[in-house]
Amino acid sequence: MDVAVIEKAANAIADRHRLSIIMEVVRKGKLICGDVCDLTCLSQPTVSHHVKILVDSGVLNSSKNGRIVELTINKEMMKQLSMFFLKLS
Amino acid sequence: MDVAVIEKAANAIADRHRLSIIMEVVRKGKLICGDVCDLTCLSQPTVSHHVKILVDSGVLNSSKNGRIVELTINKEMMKQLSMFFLKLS
DNA sequence: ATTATATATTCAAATGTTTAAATTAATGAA
DNA sequence: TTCATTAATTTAAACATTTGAATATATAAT
Repeated sequence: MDVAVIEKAANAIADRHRLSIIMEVVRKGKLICGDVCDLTCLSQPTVSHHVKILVDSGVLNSSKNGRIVELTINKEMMKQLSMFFLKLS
Repeated sequence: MDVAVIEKAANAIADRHRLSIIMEVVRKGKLICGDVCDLTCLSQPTVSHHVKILVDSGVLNSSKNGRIVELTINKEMMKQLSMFFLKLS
């Protein structure tokens, strides 16, 4: 496990809005970008920026269905994070 | 588990220098602030700043022995983080 | 083709973080 | 008490992030 991966994931998680996106994705199973605007009360460009950070870091997966981008949790990344912190405990 | 705690811990971890402090603390069992200057090649005030973030977030424990501040990992926090990400996976 | 919808990009302002020089505070040793 | 050592604080500069208005791109529907 590369610490650079952990650093990037931690950075993605270390934001109030991004963390609520993550929690809602997990709660609902999936989420589309449009719903994130309502969820966070942020503008569409700002949401797009935060979603990019979450996807680029590997925390969320995205798949495009026509115009719609669907977000899901990257379970493998969550497992890696869980294991990383378990080893530190 | 409060997400604000996770957010603050993630923020503390989301930095190259702070992450190497964490890894070294775990590797050695404990570390004093002075050693962190050598480890990170950062100035003493900068190290003090980073250590403060790590301790305030609950990622590291600190205890003062005379002039010397000893840093150890907060195992309870590591367990909480591990559990949090396990639940998201 | 035209229009509507969903997301991405560019840009600039506001805000926040990182950094070290200078200084201060606290403790220990001579 | 005086001097040396370890860490914390203050301050300002450099740098990075967050934000939304404006715009562009991509796809769907009519």
